[in-house]
Amino acid sequence: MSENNGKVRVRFAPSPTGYLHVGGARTAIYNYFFAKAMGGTFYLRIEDTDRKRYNETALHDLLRDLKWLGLQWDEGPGCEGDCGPYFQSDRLEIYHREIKKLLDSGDAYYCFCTEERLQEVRAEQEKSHVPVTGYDRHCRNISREEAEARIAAGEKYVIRLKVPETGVTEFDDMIRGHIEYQNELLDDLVLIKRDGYPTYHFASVVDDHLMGTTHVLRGDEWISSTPKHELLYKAFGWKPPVWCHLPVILDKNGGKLSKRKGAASVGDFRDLGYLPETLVNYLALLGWNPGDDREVMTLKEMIDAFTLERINPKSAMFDEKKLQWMNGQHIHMCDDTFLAGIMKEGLTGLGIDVSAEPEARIAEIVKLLKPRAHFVQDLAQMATYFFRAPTEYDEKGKAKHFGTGSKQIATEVREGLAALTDFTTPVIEKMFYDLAAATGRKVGDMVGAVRLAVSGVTAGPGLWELFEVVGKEEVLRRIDVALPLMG
RNA sequence: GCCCCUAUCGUCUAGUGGCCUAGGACUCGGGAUUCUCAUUCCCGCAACAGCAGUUCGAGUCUGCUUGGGGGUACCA
Repeated sequence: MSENNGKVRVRFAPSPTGYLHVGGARTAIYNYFFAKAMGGTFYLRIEDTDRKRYNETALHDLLRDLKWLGLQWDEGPGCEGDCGPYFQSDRLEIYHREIKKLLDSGDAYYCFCTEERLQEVRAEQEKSHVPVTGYDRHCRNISREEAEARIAAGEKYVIRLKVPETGVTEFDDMIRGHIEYQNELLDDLVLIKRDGYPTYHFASVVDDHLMGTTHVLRGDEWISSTPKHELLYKAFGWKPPVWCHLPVILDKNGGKLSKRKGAASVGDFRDLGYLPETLVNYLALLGWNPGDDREVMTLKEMIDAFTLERINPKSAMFDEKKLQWMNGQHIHMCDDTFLAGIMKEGLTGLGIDVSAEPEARIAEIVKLLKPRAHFVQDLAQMATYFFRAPTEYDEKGKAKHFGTGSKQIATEVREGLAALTDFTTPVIEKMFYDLAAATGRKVGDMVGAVRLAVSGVTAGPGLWELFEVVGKEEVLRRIDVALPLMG
């Protein structure tokens, strides 16, 4: 752990309880962008102080998804290079050391109230409709000596913060401005739980300070906890970080994003065929903009343009249509060799061995398919007929293109193609136009049947290019196979 | 209930008192290119939540109302 040396230091601090949803991902993205834009440090801290909800798989997936997005953190405990994150569960002694300071200064106290008593108090408050709810500070005035005696006698306890009963706690939020809370509305929050673990509030404040965090960019749901955190900083005599509460991301109906209603996690979108570049780009734009009309941007462009001031305070709805469009844009921007790799991998998955294929041919196919792909797996799916003759033909296509007269046309085309010695795009094209002129047909009427015969589908790249890549012998062979099906 | 946040086209947004008859993008509709499907390119539909106020002038400032979201845990 390095101390803050005046440079920006930010963190992403998830708890390993579930999948990394897009809202969390965006929080990580903004932290990462800000660190990079400011030449600062981005670190990862796992908030695993709730032992009941801890989930090993969630942790594993979280790290995997963060790396997939390209949000590599800069450092970790005791490592060089590929670091692990910080874990709060490794830092229990630190929290106990720090809580002692608060106990000694009188800013925190032992509380022996049972869950049952707390519930009764709460029920009583609800019944009497008092405006102020929360812990009734029952144990607040137990002396240190008495408390220690009771602990020595084996009584269970928690440690609470002694919140001022009057006055206001105020703070400034980078994107929301000045915010004030009446202290009387805050209750004496628990700092150390019965099981000895710190609560989120305590651990995050201690860690953010000790780890030199300069800016806290976190979800909106923390805003009402911030006065408590401010109070904690004040009790310690520490300087609070710059607060920056990010708006939430809602689903397309304005509700909460959830797996039940569709894709919600980073992993979901990866499986759907989205590029990490797309997701980062789209999520970044959901609540931030570069200040000009650019939308499809590279990581570097976004980092260069990133400022906290341009983050919106309003929560945004997730629009998968736009995500889809953006994925197409990013696929267009992708390097062909990179896409070739993805395509080959996909093809292998479909049971097609392409290891012996010449790179030039693969490259040609990528070039033809690239503008037609919206998802990464589209490439392999659309490429199958370049390697394997169709085993069946599109049903609607058959009705449309294999009808009466199609056999005659396909036969003429086949003869024209067979006569070609140079089987390349311009030559094939010329053949079609010459044949059209000679027979009085329209070129448009001559392509349907042979396209379906050769590819099995009705949509795809230009027919001349497609034929060239499939190759003369194979094109003729496939037409021969399909001829008996035509009318 | 109480507290806090929030409010421009269907969606993401630009807009920081006059440049706004409100701009861009996605979606949708139409068209061009074309051998299909895409891509690309044109054109079009579509918004300042409401009401008071401040001001010569308000999408921009203030208040209220309404809508949306969050918090009110020994969960984060």
